[in-house]
Amino acid sequence: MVDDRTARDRVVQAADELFYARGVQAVGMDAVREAAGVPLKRIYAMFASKEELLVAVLQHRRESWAAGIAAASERATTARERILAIFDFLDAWFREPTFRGCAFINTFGEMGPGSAAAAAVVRDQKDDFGEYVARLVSDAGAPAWLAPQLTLLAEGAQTTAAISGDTTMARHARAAAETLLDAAAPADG
Amino acid sequence: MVDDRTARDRVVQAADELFYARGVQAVGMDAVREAAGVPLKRIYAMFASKEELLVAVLQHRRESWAAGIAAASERATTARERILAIFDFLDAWFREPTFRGCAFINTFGEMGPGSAAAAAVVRDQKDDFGEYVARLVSDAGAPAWLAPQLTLLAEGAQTTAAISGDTTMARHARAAAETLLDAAAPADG
DNA sequence: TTGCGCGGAGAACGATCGTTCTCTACTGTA
DNA sequence: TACAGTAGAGAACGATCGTTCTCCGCGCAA
Repeated sequence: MVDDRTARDRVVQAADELFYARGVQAVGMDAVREAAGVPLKRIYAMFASKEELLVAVLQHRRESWAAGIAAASERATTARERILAIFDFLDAWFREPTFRGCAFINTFGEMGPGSAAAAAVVRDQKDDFGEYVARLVSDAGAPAWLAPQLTLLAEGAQTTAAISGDTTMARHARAAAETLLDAAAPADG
Repeated sequence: MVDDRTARDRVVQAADELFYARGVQAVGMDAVREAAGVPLKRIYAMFASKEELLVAVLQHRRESWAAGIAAASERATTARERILAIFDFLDAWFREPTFRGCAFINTFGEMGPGSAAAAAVVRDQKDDFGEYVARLVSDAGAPAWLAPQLTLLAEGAQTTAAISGDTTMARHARAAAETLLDAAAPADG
Protein backbone atom coordinates (compact mmCIF):
# COMPACT_ATOMS: atom_id res chain seq x y z
CA MET A 1 0.00 0.00 0.00
CA VAL A 2 1.31 3.43 -0.89
CA ASP A 3 1.30 5.93 1.95
CA ASP A 4 -1.61 8.24 2.54
CA ARG A 5 0.05 11.30 1.10
CA THR A 6 0.91 9.56 -2.16
CA ALA A 7 -2.50 7.96 -2.44
CA ARG A 8 -4.21 11.28 -1.94
CA ASP A 9 -2.03 12.97 -4.53
CA ARG A 10 -2.70 10.24 -7.01
CA VAL A 11 -6.44 10.47 -6.52
CA VAL A 12 -6.49 14.24 -6.84
CA GLN A 13 -4.34 14.23 -9.93
CA ALA A 14 -6.26 11.43 -11.64
CA ALA A 15 -9.57 13.12 -10.85
CA ASP A 16 -8.21 16.45 -12.06
CA GLU A 17 -7.24 15.05 -15.44
CA LEU A 18 -10.48 13.14 -15.88
CA PHE A 19 -12.76 15.94 -14.72
CA TYR A 20 -11.00 18.45 -16.93
CA ALA A 21 -11.03 16.24 -20.01
CA ARG A 22 -14.59 14.91 -19.77
CA GLY A 23 -16.47 17.07 -17.30
CA VAL A 24 -17.25 16.21 -13.69
CA GLN A 25 -20.58 14.50 -14.10
CA ALA A 26 -19.35 12.37 -16.98
CA VAL A 27 -16.65 10.80 -14.81
CA GLY A 28 -17.70 8.07 -12.43
CA MET A 29 -15.89 7.40 -9.20
CA ASP A 30 -14.94 4.04 -10.65
CA ALA A 31 -12.96 5.76 -13.39
CA VAL A 32 -11.12 7.77 -10.75
CA ARG A 33 -10.36 4.60 -8.84
CA GLU A 34 -9.01 2.91 -11.93
CA ALA A 35 -6.88 5.87 -13.04
CA ALA A 36 -5.48 6.50 -9.58
CA GLY A 37 -4.95 2.85 -8.71
CA VAL A 38 -6.45 3.47 -5.28
CA PRO A 39 -9.41 1.41 -4.10
CA LEU A 40 -12.78 3.06 -3.66
CA LYS A 41 -12.82 2.32 0.03
CA ARG A 42 -9.67 4.33 0.50
CA ILE A 43 -10.88 7.17 -1.68
CA TYR A 44 -14.00 7.44 0.46
CA ALA A 45 -11.86 7.34 3.58
CA MET A 46 -10.04 10.47 2.30
CA PHE A 47 -13.00 12.31 0.74
CA ALA A 48 -16.47 12.02 2.16
CA SER A 49 -18.09 12.46 -1.24
CA LYS A 50 -17.43 13.14 -4.88
CA GLU A 51 -18.18 16.80 -4.27
CA GLU A 52 -15.49 16.94 -1.60
CA LEU A 53 -13.04 15.38 -4.03
CA LEU A 54 -14.04 17.98 -6.61
CA VAL A 55 -13.32 20.76 -4.15
CA ALA A 56 -9.87 19.27 -3.45
CA VAL A 57 -9.22 19.05 -7.18
CA LEU A 58 -10.18 22.67 -7.70
CA GLN A 59 -8.05 23.81 -4.79
CA HIS A 60 -5.11 21.92 -6.21
CA ARG A 61 -5.64 23.45 -9.64
CA ARG A 62 -6.01 26.87 -8.09
CA GLU A 63 -2.60 26.56 -6.49
CA SER A 64 -0.84 25.20 -9.54
CA TRP A 65 -2.41 27.82 -11.78
CA ALA A 66 -1.27 30.63 -9.50
CA ALA A 67 2.22 29.12 -9.42
CA GLY A 68 2.31 28.82 -13.21
CA ILE A 69 1.25 32.40 -13.77
CA ALA A 70 3.69 33.65 -11.17
CA ALA A 71 6.58 31.67 -12.69
CA ALA A 72 5.87 32.94 -16.19
CA SER A 73 5.43 36.45 -14.95
CA GLU A 74 8.51 36.60 -12.78
CA ARG A 75 10.84 36.06 -15.68
CA ALA A 76 9.99 39.55 -16.89
CA THR A 77 11.64 42.59 -15.39
CA THR A 78 9.20 45.50 -15.60
CA ALA A 79 5.65 45.45 -14.32
CA ARG A 80 4.39 46.09 -17.81
CA GLU A 81 6.22 43.05 -19.13
CA ARG A 82 4.97 40.98 -16.24
CA ILE A 83 1.43 41.86 -17.22
CA LEU A 84 2.03 40.94 -20.84
CA ALA A 85 3.71 37.70 -19.77
CA ILE A 86 0.32 36.52 -18.55
CA PHE A 87 -0.90 36.50 -22.12
CA ASP A 88 2.20 34.66 -23.28
CA PHE A 89 1.44 32.09 -20.61
CA LEU A 90 -2.07 31.73 -22.01
CA ASP A 91 -0.66 31.44 -25.51
CA ALA A 92 1.49 28.48 -24.54
CA TRP A 93 -1.35 26.88 -22.63
CA PHE A 94 -3.81 27.16 -25.52
CA ARG A 95 -1.41 25.18 -27.68
CA GLU A 96 -1.27 22.21 -25.36
CA PRO A 97 -3.22 19.32 -26.86
CA THR A 98 -5.15 18.78 -23.64
CA PHE A 99 -6.36 22.39 -23.49
CA ARG A 100 -10.09 22.51 -23.06
CA GLY A 101 -10.71 25.93 -21.59
CA CYS A 102 -10.53 27.18 -18.05
CA ALA A 103 -11.35 24.37 -15.65
CA PHE A 104 -12.93 26.82 -13.24
CA ILE A 105 -15.25 28.32 -15.81
CA ASN A 106 -16.16 24.87 -17.10
CA THR A 107 -16.88 23.60 -13.62
CA PHE A 108 -18.90 26.66 -12.78
CA GLY A 109 -20.96 26.20 -15.91
CA GLU A 110 -21.53 22.57 -15.13
CA MET A 111 -22.02 22.67 -11.36
CA GLY A 112 -22.67 26.33 -10.60
CA PRO A 113 -26.10 26.14 -9.06
CA GLY A 114 -25.69 22.54 -7.94
CA SER A 115 -22.55 22.75 -5.83
CA ALA A 116 -22.10 25.78 -3.65
CA ALA A 117 -18.75 24.47 -2.42
CA ALA A 118 -17.35 24.14 -5.93
CA ALA A 119 -18.70 27.54 -6.93
CA ALA A 120 -16.97 29.08 -3.93
CA VAL A 121 -13.56 27.71 -4.97
CA VAL A 122 -14.12 28.98 -8.50
CA ARG A 123 -14.86 32.42 -7.13
CA ASP A 124 -11.76 32.25 -4.95
CA GLN A 125 -9.61 31.44 -7.94
CA LYS A 126 -11.00 34.34 -9.94
CA ASP A 127 -10.40 36.61 -6.97
CA ASP A 128 -6.80 35.39 -6.76
CA PHE A 129 -6.24 36.25 -10.37
CA GLY A 130 -7.97 39.61 -10.11
CA GLU A 131 -5.83 40.57 -7.14
CA TYR A 132 -2.67 39.40 -8.85
CA VAL A 133 -3.39 41.55 -11.89
CA ALA A 134 -4.36 44.46 -9.68
CA ARG A 135 -0.99 44.27 -7.95
CA LEU A 136 0.87 44.29 -11.25
CA VAL A 137 -1.20 47.22 -12.47
CA SER A 138 -0.40 49.10 -9.32
CA ASP A 139 3.30 48.25 -9.73
CA ALA A 140 3.13 49.63 -13.24
CA GLY A 141 1.81 52.90 -11.88
CA ALA A 142 -1.41 52.56 -13.86
CA PRO A 143 -4.84 53.42 -12.51
CA ALA A 144 -6.67 50.67 -10.64
CA TRP A 145 -9.52 50.47 -13.13
CA LEU A 146 -7.12 49.02 -15.69
CA ALA A 147 -6.96 45.73 -13.80
CA PRO A 148 -10.50 44.47 -14.44
CA GLN A 149 -10.16 45.42 -18.09
CA LEU A 150 -7.11 43.19 -18.38
CA THR A 151 -8.73 40.30 -16.55
CA LEU A 152 -11.71 40.47 -18.90
CA LEU A 153 -9.34 40.03 -21.83
CA ALA A 154 -7.73 37.01 -20.20
CA GLU A 155 -11.05 35.39 -19.32
CA GLY A 156 -12.48 36.05 -22.75
CA ALA A 157 -9.40 34.60 -24.41
CA GLN A 158 -9.73 31.38 -22.43
CA THR A 159 -13.37 30.75 -23.25
CA THR A 160 -13.08 31.82 -26.86
CA ALA A 161 -9.99 29.72 -27.45
CA ALA A 162 -11.72 26.72 -25.89
CA ILE A 163 -14.87 27.01 -27.96
CA SER A 164 -13.41 28.05 -31.29
CA GLY A 165 -10.16 26.12 -30.96
CA ASP A 166 -8.44 29.25 -32.22
CA THR A 167 -5.15 29.54 -30.36
CA THR A 168 -4.44 33.04 -31.70
CA MET A 169 -6.85 34.49 -29.15
CA ALA A 170 -4.01 34.89 -26.67
CA ARG A 171 -2.22 37.17 -29.10
CA HIS A 172 -5.34 39.22 -29.77
CA ALA A 173 -5.74 39.61 -26.03
CA ARG A 174 -2.11 40.57 -25.63
CA ALA A 175 -2.35 43.19 -28.36
CA ALA A 176 -5.45 44.66 -26.72
CA ALA A 177 -3.68 44.66 -23.37
CA GLU A 178 -0.79 46.60 -24.86
CA THR A 179 -3.17 49.21 -26.24
CA LEU A 180 -4.91 49.55 -22.88
CA LEU A 181 -1.56 49.81 -21.08
CA ASP A 182 -0.34 52.46 -23.50
CA ALA A 183 -3.48 54.47 -22.97
CA ALA A 184 -3.43 54.16 -19.18
CA ALA A 185 0.15 53.84 -17.97
CA PRO A 186 2.92 56.34 -17.87
CA ALA A 187 5.50 55.63 -20.59
CA ASP A 188 8.05 54.42 -18.05
CA GLY A 189 5.60 51.81 -16.55
CA MET B 1 -54.56 19.23 -27.07
CA VAL B 2 -52.64 22.32 -28.14
CA ASP B 3 -51.43 22.31 -31.72
CA ASP B 4 -48.00 21.00 -32.64
CA ARG B 5 -46.43 24.42 -33.10
CA THR B 6 -47.55 25.64 -29.69
CA ALA B 7 -46.55 22.39 -27.99
CA ARG B 8 -43.10 22.55 -29.52
CA ASP B 9 -42.63 26.17 -28.50
CA ARG B 10 -43.71 25.40 -24.97
CA VAL B 11 -41.31 22.49 -24.69
CA VAL B 12 -38.37 24.48 -26.06
CA GLN B 13 -39.06 27.45 -23.84
CA ALA B 14 -39.55 25.36 -20.71
CA ALA B 15 -36.39 23.38 -21.41
CA ASP B 16 -34.49 26.58 -22.12
CA GLU B 17 -35.41 28.09 -18.79
CA LEU B 18 -34.70 24.92 -16.85
CA PHE B 19 -31.43 24.11 -18.60
CA TYR B 20 -30.19 27.65 -18.16
CA ALA B 21 -31.13 27.87 -14.51
CA ARG B 22 -29.95 24.45 -13.36
CA GLY B 23 -27.69 23.02 -16.05
CA VAL B 24 -28.65 20.44 -18.63
CA GLN B 25 -27.74 17.27 -16.79
CA ALA B 26 -29.45 18.39 -13.61
CA VAL B 27 -32.81 18.67 -15.39
CA GLY B 28 -34.73 15.48 -16.02
CA MET B 29 -37.08 15.09 -18.94
CA ASP B 30 -39.85 14.77 -16.39
CA ALA B 31 -39.20 18.30 -15.21
CA VAL B 32 -39.45 19.51 -18.80
CA ARG B 33 -42.72 17.66 -19.22
CA GLU B 34 -44.15 19.19 -16.09
CA ALA B 35 -43.03 22.74 -16.90
CA ALA B 36 -44.18 22.58 -20.50
CA GLY B 37 -47.45 20.76 -19.76
CA VAL B 38 -46.79 18.45 -22.68
CA PRO B 39 -46.74 14.69 -22.16
CA LEU B 40 -43.48 12.81 -22.53
CA LYS B 41 -44.82 10.80 -25.42
CA ARG B 42 -45.41 13.95 -27.40
CA ILE B 43 -42.03 15.42 -26.48
CA TYR B 44 -40.35 12.29 -27.77
CA ALA B 45 -42.47 12.46 -30.92
CA MET B 46 -40.99 15.91 -31.58
CA PHE B 47 -37.43 15.31 -30.39
CA ALA B 48 -35.77 11.95 -30.74
CA SER B 49 -33.67 12.44 -27.61
CA LYS B 50 -32.78 14.88 -24.89
CA GLU B 51 -29.72 15.89 -26.89
CA GLU B 52 -31.89 16.79 -29.87
CA LEU B 53 -34.04 18.91 -27.59
CA LEU B 54 -30.91 20.60 -26.27
CA VAL B 55 -29.83 21.44 -29.81
CA ALA B 56 -33.25 22.95 -30.52
CA VAL B 57 -33.02 24.97 -27.31
CA LEU B 58 -29.58 26.30 -28.24
CA GLN B 59 -30.71 27.17 -31.76
CA HIS B 60 -33.66 29.05 -30.32
CA ARG B 61 -31.44 30.93 -27.90
CA ARG B 62 -28.99 31.68 -30.67
CA GLU B 63 -31.74 33.37 -32.68
CA SER B 64 -33.18 35.35 -29.80
CA TRP B 65 -29.73 36.48 -28.67
CA ALA B 66 -28.87 37.73 -32.14
CA ALA B 67 -32.20 39.53 -32.30
CA GLY B 68 -31.66 41.13 -28.90
CA ILE B 69 -28.19 42.35 -29.76
CA ALA B 70 -29.36 43.68 -33.10
CA ALA B 71 -32.30 45.50 -31.54
CA ALA B 72 -30.14 47.13 -28.89
CA SER B 73 -27.51 48.02 -31.43
CA GLU B 74 -29.81 49.45 -34.05
CA ARG B 75 -31.05 52.17 -31.78
CA ALA B 76 -27.64 53.82 -32.09
CA THR B 77 -26.75 55.92 -35.09
CA THR B 78 -23.00 55.63 -35.65
CA ALA B 79 -21.07 52.40 -35.98
CA ARG B 80 -19.04 53.29 -32.92
CA GLU B 81 -22.17 53.76 -30.86
CA ARG B 82 -23.58 50.52 -32.19
CA ILE B 83 -20.48 48.73 -30.93
CA LEU B 84 -20.74 50.33 -27.52
CA ALA B 85 -24.46 49.49 -27.40
CA ILE B 86 -23.46 45.83 -27.20
CA PHE B 87 -21.94 46.49 -23.81
CA ASP B 88 -24.99 48.40 -22.67
CA PHE B 89 -27.02 45.37 -23.70
CA LEU B 90 -24.77 43.19 -21.56
CA ASP B 91 -25.10 45.64 -18.68
CA ALA B 92 -28.88 45.35 -18.70
CA TRP B 93 -28.70 41.56 -19.03
CA PHE B 94 -26.32 41.16 -16.09
CA ARG B 95 -28.83 42.92 -13.87
CA GLU B 96 -31.64 40.51 -14.63
CA PRO B 97 -32.23 38.27 -11.63
CA THR B 98 -32.15 35.15 -13.77
CA PHE B 99 -28.73 35.97 -15.22
CA ARG B 100 -26.39 33.04 -14.82
CA GLY B 101 -23.76 33.63 -17.47
CA CYS B 102 -23.72 32.85 -21.16
CA ALA B 103 -25.83 29.77 -21.82
CA PHE B 104 -23.54 28.75 -24.65
CA ILE B 105 -20.39 28.92 -22.56
CA ASN B 106 -22.11 27.08 -19.74
CA THR B 107 -23.39 24.37 -22.04
CA PHE B 108 -20.02 24.01 -23.67
CA GLY B 109 -18.37 23.62 -20.30
CA GLU B 110 -20.90 21.05 -19.24
CA MET B 111 -21.33 19.06 -22.46
CA GLY B 112 -18.37 20.06 -24.60
CA PRO B 113 -16.70 16.72 -25.09
CA GLY B 114 -19.88 14.75 -24.61
CA SER B 115 -22.17 16.25 -27.21
CA ALA B 116 -20.67 17.16 -30.55
CA ALA B 117 -24.03 18.46 -31.77
CA ALA B 118 -24.38 20.89 -28.87
CA ALA B 119 -20.77 22.01 -29.20
CA ALA B 120 -21.37 22.78 -32.87
CA VAL B 121 -24.30 25.08 -32.12
CA VAL B 122 -22.23 26.85 -29.47
CA ARG B 123 -19.48 27.42 -32.02
CA ASP B 124 -22.05 28.68 -34.53
CA GLN B 125 -23.35 31.20 -32.02
CA LYS B 126 -19.88 32.50 -31.27
CA ASP B 127 -19.21 32.76 -34.99
CA ASP B 128 -22.42 34.74 -35.41
CA PHE B 129 -21.35 37.19 -32.76
CA GLY B 130 -17.81 37.45 -34.10
CA GLU B 131 -19.09 38.22 -37.57
CA TYR B 132 -21.57 40.76 -36.26
CA VAL B 133 -18.85 42.63 -34.40
CA ALA B 134 -16.54 42.38 -37.40
CA ARG B 135 -19.19 44.04 -39.55
CA LEU B 136 -19.63 46.90 -37.10
CA VAL B 137 -15.86 47.34 -36.87
CA SER B 138 -15.65 47.49 -40.62
CA ASP B 139 -18.52 50.00 -40.70
CA ALA B 140 -16.61 52.12 -38.20
CA GLY B 141 -13.63 52.17 -40.56
CA ALA B 142 -11.45 50.45 -37.97
CA PRO B 143 -8.92 47.72 -38.78
CA ALA B 144 -10.24 44.16 -38.79
CA TRP B 145 -8.06 43.05 -35.89
CA LEU B 146 -10.08 45.26 -33.57
CA ALA B 147 -13.06 42.90 -33.80
CA PRO B 148 -11.64 39.91 -31.90
CA GLN B 149 -10.34 42.23 -29.21
CA LEU B 150 -13.84 43.54 -28.66
CA THR B 151 -15.39 40.08 -28.62
CA LEU B 152 -12.89 38.97 -25.98
CA LEU B 153 -14.05 41.81 -23.76
CA ALA B 154 -17.68 40.81 -24.22
CA GLU B 155 -17.01 37.12 -23.54
CA GLY B 156 -14.85 37.90 -20.54
CA ALA B 157 -17.49 40.20 -19.11
CA GLN B 158 -20.13 37.48 -19.36
CA THR B 159 -18.13 34.81 -17.56
CA THR B 160 -16.73 37.14 -14.96
CA ALA B 161 -20.11 38.66 -14.19
CA ALA B 162 -21.60 35.20 -13.86
CA ILE B 163 -18.95 33.91 -11.49
CA SER B 164 -18.35 36.98 -9.37
CA GLY B 165 -21.90 38.28 -9.51
CA ASP B 166 -20.39 41.69 -10.19
CA THR B 167 -22.65 43.47 -12.64
CA THR B 168 -20.20 46.32 -13.17
CA MET B 169 -18.15 44.13 -15.51
CA ALA B 170 -20.17 45.36 -18.47
CA ARG B 171 -19.08 48.90 -17.73
CA HIS B 172 -15.43 47.89 -17.38
CA ALA B 173 -15.69 46.13 -20.73
CA ARG B 174 -17.38 49.14 -22.27
CA ALA B 175 -14.65 51.46 -21.02
CA ALA B 176 -11.96 49.18 -22.41
CA ALA B 177 -13.81 49.02 -25.72
CA GLU B 178 -13.86 52.80 -25.90
CA THR B 179 -10.11 52.93 -25.33
CA LEU B 180 -9.52 50.32 -28.02
CA LEU B 181 -11.81 52.15 -30.43
CA ASP B 182 -10.07 55.45 -29.75
CA ALA B 183 -6.70 53.87 -30.43
CA ALA B 184 -7.80 52.09 -33.59
CA ALA B 185 -10.54 54.05 -35.29
CA PRO B 186 -10.46 57.37 -37.06
CA ALA B 187 -12.04 60.08 -34.94
CA ASP B 188 -15.09 60.29 -37.16
CA GLY B 189 -15.77 56.48 -36.90
C1' DT C 1 1.90 -22.26 13.69
C1' DT C 2 -2.32 -20.02 14.91
C1' DG C 3 -5.33 -16.29 15.27
C1' DC C 4 -6.23 -11.47 14.36
C1' DG C 5 -6.80 -7.14 12.18
C1' DC C 6 -6.44 -4.47 8.26
C1' DG C 7 -6.49 -3.59 3.21
C1' DG C 8 -8.14 -4.62 -1.45
C1' DA C 9 -11.37 -6.18 -5.14
C1' DG C 10 -15.53 -6.19 -6.56
C1' DA C 11 -20.43 -7.15 -5.66
C1' DA C 12 -24.45 -4.98 -3.94
C1' DC C 13 -27.76 -1.31 -2.92
C1' DG C 14 -30.68 2.46 -3.64
C1' DA C 15 -31.62 6.26 -6.28
C1' DT C 16 -32.05 8.72 -10.60
C1' DC C 17 -32.82 9.21 -15.37
C1' DG C 18 -33.65 8.65 -20.39
C1' DT C 19 -36.74 6.23 -22.96
C1' DT C 20 -40.61 3.15 -23.97
C1' DC C 21 -44.88 0.80 -23.02
C1' DT C 22 -49.55 -0.01 -21.22
C1' DC C 23 -53.95 1.09 -20.17
C1' DT C 24 -57.73 4.15 -19.92
C1' DA C 25 -60.71 7.68 -21.84
C1' DC C 26 -62.25 10.57 -25.25
C1' DT C 27 -63.51 12.24 -30.00
C1' DG C 28 -65.56 11.80 -34.25
C1' DT C 29 -68.12 8.80 -37.47
C1' DA C 30 -71.78 5.63 -39.26
C1' DT D 1 -75.28 3.57 -29.87
C1' DA D 2 -71.13 1.05 -31.24
C1' DC D 3 -66.49 1.36 -32.84
C1' DA D 4 -61.86 2.83 -34.34
C1' DG D 5 -58.12 5.65 -33.67
C1' DT D 6 -55.52 8.54 -30.90
C1' DA D 7 -53.88 11.16 -26.84
C1' DG D 8 -52.63 11.44 -21.99
C1' DA D 9 -50.99 9.79 -17.44
C1' DG D 10 -48.10 7.26 -15.31
C1' DA D 11 -45.88 2.76 -14.66
C1' DA D 12 -42.09 0.13 -16.24
C1' DC D 13 -37.52 -0.91 -17.98
C1' DG D 14 -32.70 -0.86 -18.42
C1' DA D 15 -28.70 1.52 -17.56
C1' DT D 16 -25.67 4.31 -14.78
C1' DC D 17 -23.76 6.10 -10.66
C1' DG D 18 -22.52 7.40 -5.86
C1' DT D 19 -21.84 5.00 -1.89
C1' DT D 20 -21.51 1.01 1.17
C1' DC D 21 -20.78 -3.74 2.29
C1' DT D 22 -18.90 -8.45 2.06
C1' DC D 23 -15.56 -11.54 1.76
C1' DC D 24 -10.94 -13.08 0.87
C1' DG D 25 -6.00 -13.01 1.73
C1' DC D 26 -1.88 -11.19 3.61
C1' DG D 27 1.24 -9.76 7.38
C1' DC D 28 2.23 -9.77 12.18
C1' DA D 29 2.28 -10.90 17.27
C1' DA D 30 2.68 -14.72 20.65
